[in-house]
Amino acid sequence: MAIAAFETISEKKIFWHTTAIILAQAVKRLFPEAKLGMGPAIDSGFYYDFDLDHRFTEDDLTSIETEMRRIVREDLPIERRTVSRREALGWALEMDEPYKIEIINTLPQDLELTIHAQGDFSDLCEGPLLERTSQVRAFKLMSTAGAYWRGSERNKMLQRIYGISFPRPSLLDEYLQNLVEAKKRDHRKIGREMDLFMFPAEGPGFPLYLPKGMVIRNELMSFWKELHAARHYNEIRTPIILSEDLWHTSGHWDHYKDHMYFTKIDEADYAIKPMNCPGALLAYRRRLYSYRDMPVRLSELGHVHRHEPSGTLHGLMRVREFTQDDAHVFTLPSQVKDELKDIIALIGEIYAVFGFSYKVELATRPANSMGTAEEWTMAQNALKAAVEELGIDYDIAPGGGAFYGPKLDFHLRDCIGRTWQCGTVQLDFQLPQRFDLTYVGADGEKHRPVMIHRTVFGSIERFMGVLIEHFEGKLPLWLAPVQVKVLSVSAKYADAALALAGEMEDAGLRTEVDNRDEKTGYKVRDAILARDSYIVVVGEKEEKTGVLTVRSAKAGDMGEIPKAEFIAMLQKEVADKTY
RNA sequence: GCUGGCGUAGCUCAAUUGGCAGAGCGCGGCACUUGUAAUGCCGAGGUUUAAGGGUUCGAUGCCCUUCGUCAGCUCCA
Repeated sequence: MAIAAFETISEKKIFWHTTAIILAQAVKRLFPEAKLGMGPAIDSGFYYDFDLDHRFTEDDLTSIETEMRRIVREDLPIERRTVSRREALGWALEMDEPYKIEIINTLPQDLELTIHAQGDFSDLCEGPLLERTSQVRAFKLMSTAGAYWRGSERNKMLQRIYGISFPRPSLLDEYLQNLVEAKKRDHRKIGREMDLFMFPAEGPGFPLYLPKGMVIRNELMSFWKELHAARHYNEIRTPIILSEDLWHTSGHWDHYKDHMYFTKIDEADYAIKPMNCPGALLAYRRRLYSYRDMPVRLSELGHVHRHEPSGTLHGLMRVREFTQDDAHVFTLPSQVKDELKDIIALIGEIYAVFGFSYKVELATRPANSMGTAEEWTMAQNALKAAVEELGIDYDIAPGGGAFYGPKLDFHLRDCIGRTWQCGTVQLDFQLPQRFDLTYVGADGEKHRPVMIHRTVFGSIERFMGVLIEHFEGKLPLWLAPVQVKVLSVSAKYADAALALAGEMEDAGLRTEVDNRDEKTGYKVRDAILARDSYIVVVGEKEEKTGVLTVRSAKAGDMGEIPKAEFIAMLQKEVADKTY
């Protein structure tokens, strides 16, 4: 969520960090035995981690807030003191703060440290902070959650308290109001209201698409197929179940088996594919390609299953079964950069169709990976060069790569500011080796191709989730399950409504009729809640004049529009993919 | 998977400290014949509260286990 209350990012960080320290002070006053973890400012707000046997309750949050209010009223000056490492250690020992000692011990030897003190409390933190506690005028503790010390599941889980703060109470109110609004856009709720999909208790993480959800899904897929065919991708479809041996060859067994499902056929071991690449490799390897054939672009709307940990499932955004809009491109080493640039441009172009802004991240070599350092450096440099030549900004995610190669991830933002990795471009020198892929070069010798894995939507599921939240269910017309809802004013006009709907359907528009024995206002309300794109009412007036009375989901009442004009307008809106 | 919260009708929610399980929406029927965000009346719907076990004269409520779900962590398209 955009937070406009602060002039600059650093101002915001200073403010929130200061509030986190006040939170720590309040907790220490109420629970002196609590040990302090870390308490940074984050994208929206701040948190502080505590190690404490007592579990924080809702009531505790309220009393902590009260104590924080007291600290703010006390108007304590916040004093900054630069100390040596030895002094800092002395401070931490005296305070009996084991986590602070650990932090100090991991910092460089010669680094100067800072301790901030306010009244009865002091904390080791770099700062900068505000000058007085009274500057934090409005704050709220939002929630508690467990969080591993230093983010590692091998470490102890601490209790984290999240909060938000502002210089003025009105800004806090506005923020809380925005949160309520954001919640209304939750795709899980809208999906139910629009009758798009469901998550049966019988299959956690396995979405069940309903007829209207299928419309969106199918539209996305045909759009994608059309675009890729035009760019000389050739579609394939690889089996869902393949021999376990294949996954040993590919390296997935060693690096990914905890996330895979397995099965047996007769006495032999098989795996349900979590990725499409091995299938694509089999397709490539079926024949000998010439350098003249390259690049070979094999695309696949690949249905994969992954055993994701139960706690990570989240509507359509994180599921255990999904369809990746995948493609594997086999190129000559000399073609890699241009192919990467084409792919990156294609991703940007497709996102633009929906009006999405996105952020790019270069994910580098992870700890548990295949291949040599040289190969990784080469691959990372190729990705870097491609984005840079296109003039696209990117961040670096150290160690975030796939086990077989580095990648560029494209993140889309959801309604409450969470970002979701959708598109990805991954460079892979490993699988071609493992599968001994070759092409015949101009010299008549066999050479090793380079493999690029890439998706644009990421998965149809996640992309749909982001779309639904972004548009609050009022999808661009070309994607909308119900493009025209025809309402009859009374039973007398039921036939006229059916006839009109027939005309709309003949014009290629997805149309529904509501001839229920209800008041017009009721049916209009129903259509609005269903987010039907256009509502057309049929009654005496329309029957006489042939003019339609139209209401749009996005623009509201549109008044009267001649029928032919209306149809042409919608056809254009669909064709243009207007958003 | 981990930590914590939650689980009552298809949906959204009620049910004083443990004491006979309710409402609105939706659904079915009837009447009304409807003009841009909810017409009225009647009715069905819970095998008794996610499932299983325990404490108790008595459990939706307390305890345990499992499952699901939500938030966060870790992970990830």
